[in-house]
Amino acid sequence: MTRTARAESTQALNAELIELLFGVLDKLRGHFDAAAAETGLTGGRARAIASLSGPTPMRQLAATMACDPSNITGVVDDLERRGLVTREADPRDRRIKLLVLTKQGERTRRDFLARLHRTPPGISELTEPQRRALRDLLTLAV
Amino acid sequence: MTRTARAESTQALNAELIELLFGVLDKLRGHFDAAAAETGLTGGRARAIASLSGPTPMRQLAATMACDPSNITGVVDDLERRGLVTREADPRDRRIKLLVLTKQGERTRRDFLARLHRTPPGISELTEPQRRALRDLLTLAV
DNA sequence: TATTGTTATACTCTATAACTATA
DNA sequence: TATAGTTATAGAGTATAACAATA
Repeated sequence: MTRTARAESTQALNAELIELLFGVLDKLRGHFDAAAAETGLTGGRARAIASLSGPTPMRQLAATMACDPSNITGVVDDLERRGLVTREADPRDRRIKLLVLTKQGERTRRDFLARLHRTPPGISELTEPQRRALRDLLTLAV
Repeated sequence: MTRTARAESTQALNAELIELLFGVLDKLRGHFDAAAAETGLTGGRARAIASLSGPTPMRQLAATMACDPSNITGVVDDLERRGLVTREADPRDRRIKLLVLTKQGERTRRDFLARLHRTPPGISELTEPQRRALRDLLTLAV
């Protein structure tokens, strides 16, 4: 195989993988949004709730969600209005507001995650050994 | 292993896979948008250009992009203004407008796809046999 | 009547810049 | 001065509904 031919087939394989990954992304995204909707949340709110595993500064939530901190205010306003989270002062630095899930917020989070992890499309079509093989490959990739 | 324990570990594996897939997809999305920006396009415009492999009714482009047809008008307006596509009448059904890439549009498309397929993050970290294994697993999943 | 594309409109997610209160 | 959070605003992507031209 010439160097050019190998480069071509490598790019063809890359192209195929990118297509496949975007295909999986579309299905997974639909599943995520459906699980959110069933829990009474938009995708973004669900993402925020899922990220709150303990008291979390707003700045840190922005970092976890990979978005600008200015976007977090509105999300938290909404979640607070619905009684799912509270803003609490950090005793050691009063600039910081710690986000804490309420009891109802905890329930909503568990409910959402249970729906998310049950029968995800794409993944559910694989046997358990195949899932482990996929996990191992993706771990190398990330 | 009890039924409950197996269900738990299956869900844990699902959760891990979902995390990994969203991680890979975030990187891939960044790579896609970067390739688009280097070609002078937004992600959405690049997606449209990439979908035009031949004369395409606007309705069909909407279907390929999995969005409402009303969104296509603005995208095509922009691409036409930049001299990358033209709207041509379908001689067999004058309701239909066929989207056709100009010479410059063809160049832009090739340029974008070349950038997209070169060193995609996540995929590039895998050996060729690993890429083939990943492709086979994803083919089963989609 | 049904379909293609267009327009008007609205909602979500995202970012930048200027502001406040704390440090 | 620098940092955490807020506000105002703007640019993308997405959807629905009503419309004109054509089938």
